[in-house]
Amino acid sequence: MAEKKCPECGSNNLKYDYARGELVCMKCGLVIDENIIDEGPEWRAFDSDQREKRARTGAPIKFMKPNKGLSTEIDQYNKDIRGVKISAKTRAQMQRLRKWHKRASISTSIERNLAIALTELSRVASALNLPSNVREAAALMYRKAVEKGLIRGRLIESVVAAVIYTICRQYGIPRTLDEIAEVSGISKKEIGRTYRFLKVDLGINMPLTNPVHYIPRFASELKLSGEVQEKAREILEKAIQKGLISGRGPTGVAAAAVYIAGVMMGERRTQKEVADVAGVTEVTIRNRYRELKDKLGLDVPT
DNA sequence: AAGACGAAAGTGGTTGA
DNA sequence: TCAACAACTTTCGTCTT
Repeated sequence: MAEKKCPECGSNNLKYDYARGELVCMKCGLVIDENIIDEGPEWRAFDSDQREKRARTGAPIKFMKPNKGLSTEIDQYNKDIRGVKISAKTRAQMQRLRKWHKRASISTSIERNLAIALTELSRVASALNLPSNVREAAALMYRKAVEKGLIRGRLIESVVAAVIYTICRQYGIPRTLDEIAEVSGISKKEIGRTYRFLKVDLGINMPLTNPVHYIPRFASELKLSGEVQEKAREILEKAIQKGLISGRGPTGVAAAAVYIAGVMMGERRTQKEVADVAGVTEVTIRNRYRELKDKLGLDVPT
């Protein structure tokens, strides 16, 4: 949590006050987060058996029901407890009370939602090794979505997944839908749906995924040299200019480019290896490979 | 024996009526 | 809402190294 910054003064000198349950900025005194929970264990476990016995919590519980059905409401009937009508003056007062009570509940429900969502967000972000600036951006986008009331009727987890997907694309740190689906436990389909929904309602205009962004990841997973990456990028640039990638899955194109570059630079990897790290099949690589080779007139050593 | 290649059939998602 | 469609996958047989 050390990477968090104070939204007011930008200082990152934040301190948890566990006695009060608050996260406080030590510079300007702003309470950034309240009702936090000390998640750390106050015991040590020396083996997995002890860990299981001492842990108070099991698998993560989903508090999906906002306020767990325990919210208080002030009723509409302007009668006192004996059923006698109350005076006009009191009635007006009750009206105001009702109004503010409702507003207060809504605002706490947003906060509760955010608290859960941010935990999930940080969990997924860690699993995907996302840098903290990306997490911040994702948190901000989620906050906007909540404030616009876009979460209603949707699982928090699926919105979190969609937000992360969106932010990753904006930052050019491509994580495939598959990877996000894997760690978030939300289906690809659902993430896609939620993503589209977010896109429309938050007015995000998304540049279409550039396959070039996938090259470094694929290349490093295949332990290919920098020259191969350079070559692959070069091939892709040409392919983009010739419009060979529109309508094609970006991962497939990137994978084929990496494969070709590898062969051309004498660092051959099998189609299967490339296919595995790219999350496509050999056949797709072959198809893209053929297209690229034919249309670009590359001479690939056999 | 393993990899590369390509044909054919199947799958899930998008689009347009 | 349904059918047509494109992209991709699965499966399988053949060829090459």
